[in-house]
Amino acid sequence: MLRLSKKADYALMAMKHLAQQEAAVSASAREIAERYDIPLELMAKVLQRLARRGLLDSTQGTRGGYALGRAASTISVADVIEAIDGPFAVTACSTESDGGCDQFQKCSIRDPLWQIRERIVETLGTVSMAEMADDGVPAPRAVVAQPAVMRRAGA
Amino acid sequence: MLRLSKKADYALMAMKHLAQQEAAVSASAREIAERYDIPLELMAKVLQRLARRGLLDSTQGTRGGYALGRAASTISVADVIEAIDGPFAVTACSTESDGGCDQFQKCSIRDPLWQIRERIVETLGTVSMAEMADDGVPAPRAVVAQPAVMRRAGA
DNA sequence: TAAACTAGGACTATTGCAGTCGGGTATTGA
DNA sequence: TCAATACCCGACTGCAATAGTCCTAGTTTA
Repeated sequence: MLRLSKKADYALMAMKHLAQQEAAVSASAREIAERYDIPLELMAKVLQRLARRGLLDSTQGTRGGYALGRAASTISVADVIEAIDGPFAVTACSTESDGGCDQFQKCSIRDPLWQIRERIVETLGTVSMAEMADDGVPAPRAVVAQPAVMRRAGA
Repeated sequence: MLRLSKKADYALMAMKHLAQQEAAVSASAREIAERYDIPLELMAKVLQRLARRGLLDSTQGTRGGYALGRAASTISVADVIEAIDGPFAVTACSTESDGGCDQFQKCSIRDPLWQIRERIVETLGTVSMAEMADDGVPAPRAVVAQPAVMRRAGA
């Protein structure tokens, strides 16, 4: 549970790979896909999305490829995951001031969960690709969140 | 993404409901299901699983029902979610020393993600049902207000 | 101009989840 | 003792989200 999609996994692998390259050296989708045994077409799609979000720079044509769009230390795990899977949502109906949820009126756990979500996002936001590349999510926590007061749109 | 299953949602609602009752007062599956507009059969299934894990005590027969198996302050959100959805796993292949993952050999992000997982579990482990019942996930303890520097401006 | 790239939409296959059904056991009370 | 109301639990179905494929087009370099 609470599982990341495979696309997000692939995205993190690729980002880490690129973060470990010398400065702005680029790698092609094929290169990365083969390196990690990821279906080429899928890898390509994932990289394209990352590029669209500005996390990667792409160059077309022969000898083209992808490189980090900005310093690895300024890209968080949360950035990567959100680029691929969209905004975090712990529950189905915590995203918008929903209507899609049958229990919206009677739901008693929306707000508490929203706050928990904030903490998780915060956690993921504090780990940068530079740290991933160093192999080791740095250390301890004590990091946990500031309440980030809720900003749910709802009623 | 990172979404809880609906069963887990229902479980949390039910647990919160029971945590708000007087001491060991019990409620039937039907009662809770109707209160929150949850399909009875599903609610029953969820409650049964919670009971099997010891989070709830069940009494059979007419006037039977469910009550918390132990003090609300000793049951964490993590306990409830794990009882329903099984152990947390951020990635498919982080659970066991897998074999099911094609990329197992070449995967470069398993360990970092594992550490992130630990942090999330820790977060979920620090929120008790008692706190949920009070409506409000408390403020995180030990707020070491760390600047969340690397978060992207966009999003 | 061919080869090696990225870009991206459309499609299919698969899996996991939500929800249902049916048969069983325990307890109570009339 | 019988019926009503609970819990118990495995098996099943339908659907939606995800994983993965295919195809076409545009770009750059040798």
